[in-house]
Amino acid sequence: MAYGAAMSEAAVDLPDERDAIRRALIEWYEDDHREYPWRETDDPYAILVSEVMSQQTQLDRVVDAWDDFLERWPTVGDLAATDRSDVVAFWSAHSLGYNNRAKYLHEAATQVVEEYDGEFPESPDGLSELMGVGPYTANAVASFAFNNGDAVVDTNVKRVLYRAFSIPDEDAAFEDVANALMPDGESRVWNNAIMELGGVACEKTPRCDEVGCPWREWCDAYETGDFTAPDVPTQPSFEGSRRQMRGRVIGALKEHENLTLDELGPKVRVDYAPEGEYGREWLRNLLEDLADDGLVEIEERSDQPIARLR
DNA sequence: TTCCGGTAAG
DNA sequence: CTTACCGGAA
Repeated sequence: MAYGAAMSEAAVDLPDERDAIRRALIEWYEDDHREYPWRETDDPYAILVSEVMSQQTQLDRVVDAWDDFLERWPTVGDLAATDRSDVVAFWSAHSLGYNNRAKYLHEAATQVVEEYDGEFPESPDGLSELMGVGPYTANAVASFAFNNGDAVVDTNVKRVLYRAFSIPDEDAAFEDVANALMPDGESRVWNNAIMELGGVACEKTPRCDEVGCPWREWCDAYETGDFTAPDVPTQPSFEGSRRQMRGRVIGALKEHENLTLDELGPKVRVDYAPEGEYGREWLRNLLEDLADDGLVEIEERSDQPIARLR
């Protein structure tokens, strides 16, 4: 065990303790946990949709969007057959942010249909081939759809392991320990349980006693009172950001379909002025980036370019 | 104003 | 390796 020295010895070095730790978490999860509709299905397509939405949005806000999405595109074939711009427009209308992810999801659906004969791969490695599916999502879908994943390592899991077993803040260490802890062949319940623990008990502000954390007797942080969490990179404010302006462009084009620069500009910035600092040149630049991302298309006209969703 | 976060791309 | 990407809630 490469990180044994840094870990409380109870966690992995002593098999009896490790089994008790495993049982305690699974019992705690099965006794009571939040209900989400995607926890009621093993359809990999439905689960992928929920995971992509959950990457960016608090779970409670995902439920309605997930229901609507699956009602509109019930199968991976339905999604692959639709226009990408419809998916981006849906994403924007449901305030899901990160329009790129709508594009990735549509692309992934196309891959499943064209390259996998409509059947999802069942292994993490296979799932990783799909656009927008990284290590976390691959293991999540493999686990929840097929009970066939490795341990998921998201920021919740990192925070739990860092606190409970003093795991160093290094990706390889988290991955090793997470996998050592997970019982063989139980990725579905285990990954649900450990993320639930991070989500409702081991939050930034911990609630160990309130929710009856099952790991209190083994937890380093509970013993020492030091609930420091791994650093998460802080990000620049959203207000006035380029991301906000991109979102406004998508929103305006969803509503109007075709717009010239000067029609679009005022819908993006109230201070838009064709020749100003935030004018045609600035907007053109923003649109070029969106076009490079495949979200928008620009049609050159003799007078002014026209933009539309792609 | 800060928090929240997995993936792709440079 | 770093950076861009979204919007709603606390």
